[in-house]
Amino acid sequence: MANCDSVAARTRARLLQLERRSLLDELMSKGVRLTAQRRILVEIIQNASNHLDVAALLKEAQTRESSIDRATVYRTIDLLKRLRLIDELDLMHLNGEKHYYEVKTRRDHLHLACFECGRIEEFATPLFEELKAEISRRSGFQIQVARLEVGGRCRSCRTAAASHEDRKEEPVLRNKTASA
Amino acid sequence: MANCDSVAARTRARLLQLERRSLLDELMSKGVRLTAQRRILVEIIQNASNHLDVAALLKEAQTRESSIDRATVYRTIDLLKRLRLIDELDLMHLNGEKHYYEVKTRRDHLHLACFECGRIEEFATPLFEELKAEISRRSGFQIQVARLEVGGRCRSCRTAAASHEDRKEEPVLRNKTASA
DNA sequence: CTGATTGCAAAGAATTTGCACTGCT
DNA sequence: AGCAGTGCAAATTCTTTGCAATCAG
Repeated sequence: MANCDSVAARTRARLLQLERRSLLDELMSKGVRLTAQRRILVEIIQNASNHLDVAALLKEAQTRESSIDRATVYRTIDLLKRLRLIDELDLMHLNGEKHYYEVKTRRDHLHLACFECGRIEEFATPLFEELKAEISRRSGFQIQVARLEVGGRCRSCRTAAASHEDRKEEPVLRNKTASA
Repeated sequence: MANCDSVAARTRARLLQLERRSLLDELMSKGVRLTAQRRILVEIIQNASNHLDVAALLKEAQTRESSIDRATVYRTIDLLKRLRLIDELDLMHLNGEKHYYEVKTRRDHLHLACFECGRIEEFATPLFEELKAEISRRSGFQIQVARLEVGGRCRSCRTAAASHEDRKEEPVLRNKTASA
């Protein structure tokens, strides 16, 4: 499974031309202390095929080193965030308030979260880079992190809904308990 | 202060040409039950000059109706979110993990959060709309919510830093406790 | 009237922290 | 050796929920 994940991750990266760099190399070049725990966590994040939340990251890490603690995961994530090596996402809160993490890529990309099927699509376009450039130019803001998350209905859910189009307007009025 | 807020809010909306609509009217037109609590909360959100978090919203609401509860605030926010009348932001977690809310505008705008001074700038550009159009066109995704948040250094912090440019590379290595 | 909405209190989820101990360099 | 990093357990912060009472339509 680690292998599959790794392959999937590379495929994903290639398709999007995302040009990730090695987290470990980055850490070393910045003089960060490389503990066993950090190596493990960083390796998992680097090779993950999905966006990882803390629970998933912790669980996977514990299969390799059972003593690893939640706190270490949070602290490592915090370190990587501050070094701007990973991005933090919430994927439109499709599954609660937790956060997800992924290796930062040279060209930012964005995430499309389908409210119906829950799938996450990634999307990259030069327009995003242009937009960031315009922001900097017009507002004088120096961009360090840019996060664009989109929620809606993916193509397949849309066509699926169109086929039996007896659907009325979405019934969003009920309380959360009812909508769950 | 309610007056000032209202004026500020209108000014902000005008500057960005954001064309907000009345939340109350929207709710009525959708047949939503209008309780006293909802009127109050909706009015506060509508006229707020800043982005409100739940605590601020609750506190303000309680000045008008002291019995209003946290739970009602969360439930009302949830309702407004599902009706897509408000947007949820986290403003790059500059102040913890809480969320902020604002009335949804016809043309989406984005938020620039300065990591140094903590100020939030709003920014609107046709490029954002173009970007969304391109996403829909190329991926077939039907966009219902789009949230772009940017973190970095605002113009004034940048020029302030430039003036006494003895600064080294940002010292991001230390632990959270140290960075706070 | 009657079901949707509320307040209350308690639970739950996500994240952070203090402290003694461990392990890089 | 010395201090950054870790594990543990408790604390904090933010959000949700079950239930009896209340209110809008």
